[in-house]
Amino acid sequence: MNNTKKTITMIDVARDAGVGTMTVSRALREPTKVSPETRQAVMTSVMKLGYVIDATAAALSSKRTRIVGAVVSTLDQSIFAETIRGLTNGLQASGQQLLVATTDYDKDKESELISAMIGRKPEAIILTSSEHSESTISLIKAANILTIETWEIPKKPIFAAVGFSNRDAGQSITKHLLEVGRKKIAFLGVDRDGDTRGRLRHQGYCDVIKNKHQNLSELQSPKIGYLGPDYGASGLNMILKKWPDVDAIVCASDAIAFGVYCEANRKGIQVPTDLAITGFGDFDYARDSGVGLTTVRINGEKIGQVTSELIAQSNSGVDISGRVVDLGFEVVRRLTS
Amino acid sequence: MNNTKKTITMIDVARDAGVGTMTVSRALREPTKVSPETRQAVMTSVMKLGYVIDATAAALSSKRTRIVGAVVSTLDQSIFAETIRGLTNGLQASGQQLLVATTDYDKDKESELISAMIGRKPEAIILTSSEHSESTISLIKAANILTIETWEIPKKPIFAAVGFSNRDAGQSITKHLLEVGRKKIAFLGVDRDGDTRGRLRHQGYCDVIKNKHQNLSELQSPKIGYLGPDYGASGLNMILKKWPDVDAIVCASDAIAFGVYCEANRKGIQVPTDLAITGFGDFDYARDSGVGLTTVRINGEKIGQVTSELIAQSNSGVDISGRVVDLGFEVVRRLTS
DNA sequence: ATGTATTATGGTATCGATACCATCATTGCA
DNA sequence: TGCAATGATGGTATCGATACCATAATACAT
Repeated sequence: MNNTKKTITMIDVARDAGVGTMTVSRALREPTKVSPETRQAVMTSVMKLGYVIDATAAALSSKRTRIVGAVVSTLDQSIFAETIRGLTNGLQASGQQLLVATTDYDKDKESELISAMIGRKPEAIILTSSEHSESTISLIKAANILTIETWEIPKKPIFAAVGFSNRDAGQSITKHLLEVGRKKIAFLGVDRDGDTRGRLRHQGYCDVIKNKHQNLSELQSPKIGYLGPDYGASGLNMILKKWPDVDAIVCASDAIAFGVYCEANRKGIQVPTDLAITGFGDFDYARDSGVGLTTVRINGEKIGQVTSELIAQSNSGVDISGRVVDLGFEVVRRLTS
Repeated sequence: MNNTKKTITMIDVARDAGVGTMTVSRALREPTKVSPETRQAVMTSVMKLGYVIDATAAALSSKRTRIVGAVVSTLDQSIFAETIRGLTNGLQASGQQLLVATTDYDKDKESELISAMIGRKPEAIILTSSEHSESTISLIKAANILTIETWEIPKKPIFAAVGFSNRDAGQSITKHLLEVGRKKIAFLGVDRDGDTRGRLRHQGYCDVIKNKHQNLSELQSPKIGYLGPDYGASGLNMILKKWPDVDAIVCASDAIAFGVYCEANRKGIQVPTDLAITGFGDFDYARDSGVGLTTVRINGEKIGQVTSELIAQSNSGVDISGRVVDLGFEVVRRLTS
């Protein structure tokens, strides 16, 4: 778009309304600070000229960008999307806008993106990937930008964190299976670079199984690629080959669990009589497909919402350094356990 | 974060490196324009001081914000997420950043958000909702910002569009069912405010069914709320009550189709022998759950990718007004038809 | 040796809104 | 009536980088 038209600035509005630029600025931002008549005059000129305030100039001048940056690993079939929703609802209410960057689980890309983001001087940065490179952290600290880590609560948050413990969740779901009488529990999941969450869930599983002096039953997953239902299906077969007497499988995600369930159906294995299956995430097909998957539910939207509240607090002067909000999770027992 | 520390500007770097600010600016943006030695000196100072360029100031000065705005209805369980991925990959390569806003299918919210977005002076605005209010369109036109409409290609694009025709897609999938010998085909879908896509798919279905002088079999859906598998389940029952001899159902989404499939299973209806089912979107559970849902596949990532290419072209001076890229769709026949 | 092209570099006005301070008109109250 | 407090408004420096123009230094041709 070649912008041939002269851009309309606040000066044009001021001239048209017969007032000074500051009055226009105030009329738009703090209407109570100007008299009703001038306000009216200004608004009329604004409409007439089709004036839209230039956020870039406003940001430079006021040192408030009203931008919040979010760095996520991916948005695809991802629960982060819910968090983004929770966030934007909160942010839009306070006139902030959301800048999104996706890393695709690439750490180098992450630091590049964060560096570029810092250049925008956002009022906060939201991270959903759970481990960060040294350079990323030092960049953030040097810029002194409020950073909130979400989903997994790290051992040592940079500034603040909102989420839950994947390890605890892994423990809880495994305990649940023990409580309902399962003896030989396998774990089917994720252990690839960049995805710490799957690893932590697995860790939680190990915590519990070790305590009970049981055999550790584990399956590593390929290093790359999306792990969906197809992985669950082949995973079940691998597990059955190694431990034919397995009676429960803790899956690192609902998608995997769903694949296990379908494959079990095909093989005529009774669920949950012969085999219990648990997922992670509580997605659509866990919730209302009729499968009735037992799973761990995390309130992703709430994470976003609480995060936006923290940002609002910080903006109004409250020091939220070191604040950690653990929203927990919920083991939802349905028909597969 | 109370920014007590003095911010480091280009002037500081210039002083430290013993050069002028313009040289610093050039060293960072067009390295070939400065001598290797000065470039080295500048980079050393940049590192030493931890300088990060201020994108806000750069934008104001150069009149290039390097921001692209995307307005989507929702990111939840949505294929737009794929488009966002395609987009960001392209944009990040050219140093652009993505500002995301979600409307939740609310038209008033949409024009508010677009208005706020225009204030940021993005180099392009990407729209995924298919119908826009008058005020939205006039805002955009007044600001003369390149706007690309995606997914559904509108009758009259504002500037440019990338996507496909939902109506054509509805026709194609219905024709497919006729071709495989189905006689009594119902449509189960969406007709609520803001979601034009479902309506258009239904329209395509009607086009075909009318032509064949068949009964029009249709089911309206509730005006609000997410239509998932549970809706599909109850929808199947409603259809069976009205048309017991139905032998195929065109669903407006994979989620609905999946619900229909599961319910049919529960009722002992043979798929596809007694009943054919088709979906829309080609999601996870259509693709690799083992259900093998016949569906319409749209390459969402490609939409994003092509869109980012159009933006790149426009940035390099090419006038892309009126450009419409129809990426089509694909009817994928699997096991449910 | 002189003039022209080319490269490297710096000075300064500028982008558009806001913070800060100054001014002027009112109002309230001793 | 006089003087402080309050409210409304405007002038101007400023935010930090870049565009534009100017200059200096070097290379190259005649």
